[in-house]
Amino acid sequence: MSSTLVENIIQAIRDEIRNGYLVAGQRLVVAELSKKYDVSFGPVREAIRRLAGEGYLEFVPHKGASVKGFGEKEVREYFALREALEGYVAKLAAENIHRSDYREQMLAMQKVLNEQMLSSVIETSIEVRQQFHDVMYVIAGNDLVKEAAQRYTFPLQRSAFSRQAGKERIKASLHEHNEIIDAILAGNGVQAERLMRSHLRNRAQAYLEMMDELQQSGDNVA
Amino acid sequence: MSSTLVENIIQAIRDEIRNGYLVAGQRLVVAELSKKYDVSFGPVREAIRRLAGEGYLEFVPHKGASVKGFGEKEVREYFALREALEGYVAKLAAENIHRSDYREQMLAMQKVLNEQMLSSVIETSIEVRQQFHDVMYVIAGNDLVKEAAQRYTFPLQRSAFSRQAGKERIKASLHEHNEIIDAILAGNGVQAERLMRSHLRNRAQAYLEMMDELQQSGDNVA
DNA sequence: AATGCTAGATTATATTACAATCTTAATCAA
DNA sequence: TTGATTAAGATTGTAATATAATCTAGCATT
Repeated sequence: MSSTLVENIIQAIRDEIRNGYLVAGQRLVVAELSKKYDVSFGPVREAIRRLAGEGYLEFVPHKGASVKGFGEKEVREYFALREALEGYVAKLAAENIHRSDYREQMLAMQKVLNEQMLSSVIETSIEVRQQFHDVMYVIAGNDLVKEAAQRYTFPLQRSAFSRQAGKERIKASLHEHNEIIDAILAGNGVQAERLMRSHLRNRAQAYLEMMDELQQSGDNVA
Repeated sequence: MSSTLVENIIQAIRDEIRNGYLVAGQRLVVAELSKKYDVSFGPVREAIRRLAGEGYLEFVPHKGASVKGFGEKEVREYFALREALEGYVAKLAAENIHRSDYREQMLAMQKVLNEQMLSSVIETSIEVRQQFHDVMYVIAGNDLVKEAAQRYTFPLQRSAFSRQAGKERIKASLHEHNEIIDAILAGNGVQAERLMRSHLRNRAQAYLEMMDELQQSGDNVA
């Protein structure tokens, strides 16, 4: 519990979006949210403005707010942006790997990745990948880049797609992760960046293929 | 004029921040803004929430909003992030330079840059640099990267510092711009990215030096 | 002198009631 | 079928009011 209603509502809506309970394109009606959270309009309107500012919601004057949706174009752009950000993070991580106990952290992370990523529980697989990225952010040592990377990563992790990856795709992804980690451990920033970018291009390809498959099977995901 | 009061107030405050009329650390009191813009509390609070979400304002529950300030650590991180983003944009631009009439646009931009950037009117110099980046974003053809780059660029353009650059620094900057443009025109993405990163590292250095100078001359910029 | 405390002023937070405006979709007429 | 009208739903904005958190100044204690 935060100290104000607005903060609570911001957190609640943000969580619902990140966890996929609010689908892309879904409209957020002030009156409904007001009833749902049992508060007056003011706090709800403020929360919506905040989340629109953060980029979670689309806001059109006189029409209202809706969860930002994205089609093929947006997915391509999200992955391209992640190439820029996470590629750079990998580079920074490689350059910092000799400091502190970063090498030990990364080795431990690699161990966990190889043990858990092929888990049959999809949530575990997603979770462990997230942990890997978090470790990288820490080693890179740039809070702002971390914030930016997270801001532009969420919409892809969520959504049905992330849970659809087949065994072979995850296996390929794991192999790519190991390559990246090796480059970071070797302190080879240029290679780490190249591999991370390549990895994300491959994942983008896989993601788009999954979109197509689901699209054709009649699912409507705005 | 936008279509709603809130949009107007958002724009007004954002402009005041970008133009340096609101200093870092300055508090934004709802009642005062309400009187200043002659509106009730609601729209003001919404505008503040929005700008906090965009990162222009710092917001602490029960205490209120203030213009986000940043010290050396933040400046380093902002420039590092821009290295990642704008370096990537430069790479994309180089890869796309042969499409459409991008080559002509870039050449025109280069002409304007060389004619105007050394203008004695500082605003012109800043403006023309902004235009260059905008052209790059267009050629790169990724709206999301553009959005991200702009989101994390504003706090540096604004502020007194940008207006303090000496003639030699601007001259150096111009030279770097020309190098980058040449690489883009040559379709050499790898080099364009390297040069852009190098450019931003140099600008970061200059910016930090300016901060020191102003700091010692007694100015307090939170 | 430094610290701690209290009272009052300021500011933020939130509700309620009301009115105006805009959008959208349904309805009705040409 | 098209186009105008209308009605409902939603957003936008004001104003008055009340409560809660925070800050500040002044006073007292150590």
